[in-house]
Amino acid sequence: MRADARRNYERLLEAAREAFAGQGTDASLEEIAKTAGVGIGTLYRHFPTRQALLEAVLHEGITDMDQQGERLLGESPAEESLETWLRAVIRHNTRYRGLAAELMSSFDDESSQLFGSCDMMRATSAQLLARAQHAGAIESRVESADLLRMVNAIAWSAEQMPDDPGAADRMLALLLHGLRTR
Amino acid sequence: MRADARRNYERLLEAAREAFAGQGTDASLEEIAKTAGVGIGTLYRHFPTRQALLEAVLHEGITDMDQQGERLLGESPAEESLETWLRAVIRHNTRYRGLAAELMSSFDDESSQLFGSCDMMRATSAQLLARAQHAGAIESRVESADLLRMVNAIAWSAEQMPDDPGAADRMLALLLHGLRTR
DNA sequence: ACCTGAACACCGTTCAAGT
DNA sequence: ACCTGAACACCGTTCAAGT
Repeated sequence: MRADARRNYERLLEAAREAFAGQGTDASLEEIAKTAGVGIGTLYRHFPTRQALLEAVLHEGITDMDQQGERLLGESPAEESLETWLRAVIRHNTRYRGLAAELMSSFDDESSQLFGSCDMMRATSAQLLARAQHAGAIESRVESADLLRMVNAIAWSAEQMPDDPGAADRMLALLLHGLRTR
Repeated sequence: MRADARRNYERLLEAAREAFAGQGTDASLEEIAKTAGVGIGTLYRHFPTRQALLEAVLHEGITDMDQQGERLLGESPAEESLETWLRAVIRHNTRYRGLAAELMSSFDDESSQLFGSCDMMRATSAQLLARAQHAGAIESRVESADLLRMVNAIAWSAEQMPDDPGAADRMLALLLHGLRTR
């Protein structure tokens, strides 16, 4: 990549990070280009879709999560590993307003640039769940795709309650324990 | 109301119903006006916001739910009443694509024209939950607002899996039973 | 009292022209 | 090879003019 192109790329990433943090994942692309000091066409050249830009912004965080997932697979007890992982998913997916919704619509959409990230979360969740189920700590009938969707749905709900920072934790506890008395 | 105004009102409702069913709750308002055979200004006169139009479209269904809720409060067992109610909430909130999201953002927004509907669901859920908790069937620590949000989140998730009609039921079962073995 | 639709604002996306 | 920004499309919302 040419030196000026690389600099533009980096500037766009930085501007997008700010914009997503401030306005959510549907921040104006034109404003991002303006903040980065480039034309709107340059933004589209580097990032053909909003999701491509979002993916680039999230990339580091996704890599971190992936590594944490690998680590958790080697730790005990299995149930605690799973719970730690699910908390990490919620934390990540609430990073920007609108992110949980974007991820939800990418779960089954192979054409989305976020599909890879979703797939990683899906695979890691499946492994951690299977291990916890094998250890007898978690219901054997639970499907991992349902679990991940519910956890992402919790992230989405929590996103809309910025005044209630404990909400996600309470809802995750609800999911883990269930409504029914035992 | 003048006769022609009333007719326009009815036509707009009908056109909105079709549009929401086809394109989801963010269907084009201009197209709704065009389908109804009125100017866009007339739509705005009758329904100053998209939510006002949506509320009018949903009104009958909300009334039905309210009545069902009242009836369920008189039926036993309390746990089954609660479960039936939650299923009804999911069915209603998945009626149009985008509805669950619209309702979620109206839960704490008193200025939303959907706030009243949300409040009804909240109040009915609280009563049915309290009764089931008193009967000892449901965890006493669960907060009714969290429960309703999770159920709406399930509706939102299911909305994005049109090919999997059993998804909402599985996720509700997950919420009711919890992940952990007992 | 109610309706119409032009006008304005805003944003996403493409592409011809420029370096 | 890369960048720019005008141009086009589309939608929401307001409001002056009309009946």
